[in-house]
Amino acid sequence: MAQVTLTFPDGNSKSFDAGVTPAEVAAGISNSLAKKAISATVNGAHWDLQWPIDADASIAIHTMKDEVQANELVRHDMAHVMARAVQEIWPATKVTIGPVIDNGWYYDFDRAEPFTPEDLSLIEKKMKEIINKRDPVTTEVWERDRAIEFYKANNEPYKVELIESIPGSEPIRMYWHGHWQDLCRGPHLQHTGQLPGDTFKLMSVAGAYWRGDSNRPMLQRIYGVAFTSKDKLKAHLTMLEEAAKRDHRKLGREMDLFHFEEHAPGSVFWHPAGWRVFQTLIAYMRRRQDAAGYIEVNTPDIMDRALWETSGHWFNYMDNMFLAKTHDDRDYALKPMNCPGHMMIYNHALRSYRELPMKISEFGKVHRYEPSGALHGLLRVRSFTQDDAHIYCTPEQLTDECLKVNDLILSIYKDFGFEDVHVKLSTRPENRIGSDESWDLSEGALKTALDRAGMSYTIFGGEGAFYGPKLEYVLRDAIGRDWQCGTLQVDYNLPERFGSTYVTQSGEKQAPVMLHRALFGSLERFTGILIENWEGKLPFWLAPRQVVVASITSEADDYVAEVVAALTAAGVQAEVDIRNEKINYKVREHSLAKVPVILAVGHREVDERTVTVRRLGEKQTSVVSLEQAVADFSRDATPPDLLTAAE
RNA sequence: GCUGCUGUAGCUCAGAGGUAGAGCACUCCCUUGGUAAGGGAGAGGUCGAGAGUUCAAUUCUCUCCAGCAGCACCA
Repeated sequence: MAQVTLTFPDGNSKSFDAGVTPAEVAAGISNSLAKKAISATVNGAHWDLQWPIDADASIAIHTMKDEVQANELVRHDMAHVMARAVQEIWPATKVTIGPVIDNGWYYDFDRAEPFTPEDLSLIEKKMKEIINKRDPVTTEVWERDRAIEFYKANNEPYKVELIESIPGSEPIRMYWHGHWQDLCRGPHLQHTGQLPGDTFKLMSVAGAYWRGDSNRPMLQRIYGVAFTSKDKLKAHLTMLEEAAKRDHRKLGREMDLFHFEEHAPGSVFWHPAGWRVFQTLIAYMRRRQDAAGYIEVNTPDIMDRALWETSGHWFNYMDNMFLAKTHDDRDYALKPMNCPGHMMIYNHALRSYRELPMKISEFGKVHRYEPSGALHGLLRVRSFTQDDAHIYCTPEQLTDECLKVNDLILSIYKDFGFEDVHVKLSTRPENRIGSDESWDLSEGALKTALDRAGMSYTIFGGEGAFYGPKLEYVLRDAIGRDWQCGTLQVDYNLPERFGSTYVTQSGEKQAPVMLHRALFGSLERFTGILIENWEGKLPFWLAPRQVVVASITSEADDYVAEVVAALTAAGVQAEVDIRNEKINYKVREHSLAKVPVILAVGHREVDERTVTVRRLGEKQTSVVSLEQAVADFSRDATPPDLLTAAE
């Protein structure tokens, strides 16, 4: 019989009969390893213990101690065990797919009746029974036709479709968990008893389209999480609770920042405190853009259909537009984007190459009729304010301008504490306009800019806008969640559609290239992200209420007013609290409202002209003079861009 | 938009086929208290909207609206 040489992680190698399985290899090492083994890595591929090895290879046997492999197997086997449990309880249920995802798995089912929350505990119970049975996991490779016939006979049409979509070069692998069978690429554990019975939890049921296609049937998806130990499950559930505490919708209510109404779904009612944050952001961005040579404009919210036909929105973006028909029977639309308005301003004069690059910015409020199910607090709304700008430049200036935008974006994110930024580059889609040459140029400009900036990026082929490729800036927050904010897009198309030109040095008319860019993206969304990132405890300069001056006794009321006046004059958002309440009560209330600083004043402070400073989250207080406090908080209230300028 | 769930006081939530309750918040009174809830009293609701069943609907049924989770879509 032919021999194969297997090399172990320690560098030793050994000869085996060809077709040996990792299970046999493990058994050759020790009985306990044979029992504990869960899978192997063979030549870098995650390998089932039952799969034969036909050629020389490196091999590593895994146990539950190998976190990466253990998690994958536990979650994958859990998916199968859950599907088996569901089919044992409701035999008519059809199975589809059940992949491993972050922290767990899901499995999609086709069943007429909806699963209820009570059903989940029923399924969990059945899963534990199955795990306790310690049923062996077995696998075979089948002929394609045999597998298709098998699933047709078993009335599992989704499996038939899956097999038909598996490339001919790949084996059709069948798995059994006891008597229960599934089509699966594996690998899997040795038997269900290797699953920890108390480290998983079924989380939720939701609809999901078959194959992610909204034209196809909606299935029922059950989500579960699973870990290799009980502690890790617990830690995960705790993390979910922590994330829930950061929910900006909850914090927005508690901090009295904004609210929503039924009659304006997806549109924000900004309260004074929230609007202050919003305006602080705009003021900051306006300074940064002014410094970077942008010119700010304002364009109409409602414009005639003809303009939207020229821009292409009327036919390409209609589903997302709010329309308005007027008494004179004209069709108007609320602007979903600012670009056509900026085209009007660019085109209003004969432009010279001397004016380029021309950077037209606008804090324009755009309206988009988003699908109802997409709305989500401030993060996904139907009307929002963009820190939008369009840069008109010559083809030669393109790369430089991209680079400048990139630099500006990173510098701005840094000021907000976001240093972990990732870039997605979306390239030409199938449905596109413009020549391949222009796409080469615009994609090249973005790539060159990124390379020159030393940025790493991920390419998403075919994901670009129909008129040009785009960069998307994704930032990672304090608890590791990713948020897409800024965008930079190259566009050769709109200038052409609007007949935009500039006069070159040699006196000819030429079409400019146009960049679309937004740095915060949506001000609403960015505000929501900041709230979640800081758990409502915004940095002092962004905090809507920066200082509350609280009296301990009513005899300090006049002094409280004096302190607040001094702070206000120094540019600090300061408030009076001289209510007839104890200082404990006031401290609690303002702490819950995430006010960064509470100044307590009683007899002592009045006599000594001091304040007692208590910062949010600190038990320790300190006493400083009124002058010192005004200086300190005035500096704290200064936005980071102005601080740098002053130093 | 799709699937499922939810909608009762400003907020968080009980409740029941016979037109509603708690805690916090709010108002007033007492209390002037030194760093996360002092005490008392009071006021506050067309029970998301419309239709149907019923002697009677906030409760049951249907439709619509909004919210939540996920999918699809996306800043």
